[in-house]
Amino acid sequence: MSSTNSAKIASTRSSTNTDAAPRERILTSALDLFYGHGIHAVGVDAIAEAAATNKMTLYRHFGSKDELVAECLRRLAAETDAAWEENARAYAGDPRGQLLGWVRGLGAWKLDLAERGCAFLNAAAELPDKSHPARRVVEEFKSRFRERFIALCREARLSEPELLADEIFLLCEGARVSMQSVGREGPAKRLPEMLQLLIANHTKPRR
Amino acid sequence: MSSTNSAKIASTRSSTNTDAAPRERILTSALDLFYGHGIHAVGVDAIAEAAATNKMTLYRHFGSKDELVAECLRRLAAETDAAWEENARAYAGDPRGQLLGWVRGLGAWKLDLAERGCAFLNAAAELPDKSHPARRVVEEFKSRFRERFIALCREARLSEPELLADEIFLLCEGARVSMQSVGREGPAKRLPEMLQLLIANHTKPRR
DNA sequence: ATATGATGTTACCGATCGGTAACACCCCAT
DNA sequence: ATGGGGTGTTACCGATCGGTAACATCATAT
Repeated sequence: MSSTNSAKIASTRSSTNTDAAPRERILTSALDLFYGHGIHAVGVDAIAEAAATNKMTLYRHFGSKDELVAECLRRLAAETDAAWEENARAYAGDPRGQLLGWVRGLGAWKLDLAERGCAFLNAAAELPDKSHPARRVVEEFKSRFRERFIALCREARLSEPELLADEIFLLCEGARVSMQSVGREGPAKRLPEMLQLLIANHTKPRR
Repeated sequence: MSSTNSAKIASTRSSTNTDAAPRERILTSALDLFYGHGIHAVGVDAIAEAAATNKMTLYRHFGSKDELVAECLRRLAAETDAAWEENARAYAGDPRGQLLGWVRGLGAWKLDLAERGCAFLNAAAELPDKSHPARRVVEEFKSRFRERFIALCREARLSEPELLADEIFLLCEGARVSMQSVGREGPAKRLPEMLQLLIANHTKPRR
């Protein structure tokens, strides 16, 4: 296949931080390579090389490639969760502010850098096996993501909070995946605008 | 990897229509298997077996696996385009009717059967190589999809037609991919409701 | 009947990939 | 100094997979 014969796999990151522990370097390198080239297209040797280490140390830290994939997604999920909590602290006690804060700063979160769409959904697309450890991570992360919107919409006393939250959720999901099909200049560009209008429309008691 | 060691690959379709020409059987079987198990996870041997034929005939009809993938997506795109055109005929001269008709009949189009999300986006996730023949198919199909919404929203004289069309587009995309992360009972269930409300809100001159 | 094209069968090749074994090394704590 | 744990190196195995060659078979049209 072309994906196999094609050009050498290269990392996006300029240089590998050789100060960090091997496990850390492996995680960041793997996350980077998996996202950029897909999971199946990246071999463990390529990951080890990108992490400036070798295959054995990789297998000592992560029992298998599957586990490495899952651990990568756990890491990414933790980072995103941390961003949520930071946003929650910034607008403590103000659910509507949290919602709008997310829209401003994170609704289009690194959307410019998301040329390859959503790492979680890409992983789910590549790993149809429901028993794969990474699937649980994806499902749990996305569920948390959705529940956060629902909770905020309720606390902000917006009308039809569940429906609104799910609209926001779907718009965000659609925006991320649309990067890969219709590109950066496509519909995703106006995502913040959409979300703000949507929230405004649910602010008045009657829609 | 687990995906390699896991259970044998099986087709969803109950039986292969042995009356159809081999090329046809290969296409439908491949489409089925690719969607259900992912492209990388399905070998050409498995496709040939599912199509009740052999690898050689497969390679005589399709030069490579990559070309087969592209042809599968072209077929799927053609089927969806045909559904669009049928919907357009059903509501000829009535753009708003077309829009609502799509929402009713197709906005949630086979969404119940889309447990594995969107075949086009899954393919894009698995084939990061921009030069892969399947990528063009995905991009062109999704662009057509989007443009259709834009054209209909304009013709229906809805307010802010481009923004509305992109909202509809993103909601549809999000709904499809959300099947794989938060499931059938998730936000996608209320997609028709969302779309109808959205269109209604863009019907009055001022939003 | 026979030629022709499409299809089926078998066997094989080369490459890649996930994973493991065995051993050498190096840093650091006691 | 002397362990010992984490790390690097090399070599290897078994399996899978995409793709091809050579030949047999079958249906159909003339």
